[in-house]
Amino acid sequence: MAHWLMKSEPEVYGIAHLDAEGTTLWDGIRNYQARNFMRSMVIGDRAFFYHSNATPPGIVGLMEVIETGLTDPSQFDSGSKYFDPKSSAAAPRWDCVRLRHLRTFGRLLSLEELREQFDPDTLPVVRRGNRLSILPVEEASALRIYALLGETP
DNA sequence: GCCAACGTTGGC
DNA sequence: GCCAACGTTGGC
Repeated sequence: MAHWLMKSEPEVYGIAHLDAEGTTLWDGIRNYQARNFMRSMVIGDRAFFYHSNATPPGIVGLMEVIETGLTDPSQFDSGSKYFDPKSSAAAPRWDCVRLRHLRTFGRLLSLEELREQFDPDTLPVVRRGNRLSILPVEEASALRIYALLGETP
């Protein structure tokens, strides 16, 4: 069981939305590196929900991967901002996973605090200028994140 | 294949 | 609003 970190802007889709819905399709990923991370996800993996473009930005909750290898439907939707004219049903470029809400943490673990605790080699999200919306989290780092939050893994 | 221009993400 | 980082695009 691996850990990941997945970013979303709270005003667009935050942990409260996921909590209300229970599960969600993590669609709209249009970066090959992030897509490839999603492709390596396995059912049962966990992902920290990270609020980006927030004040302050940080980790707010925990999700579980419940379905993998799904085709991202928004790539075919000409009305969507995620429409990709180079994509076809025969050769889709983008896929996604389904996630389930596991926990909303009692507090936000801010990027500032993460920067105090980790360097970019052990937790890439703290790297200045980092833009990747999906990142792997090493097991040791994941355990430390739980500990900092006073949560049980 | 190189590389400059451009676009996007996201912190501050 | 600015800027760092960096992926993508297109001319050559």
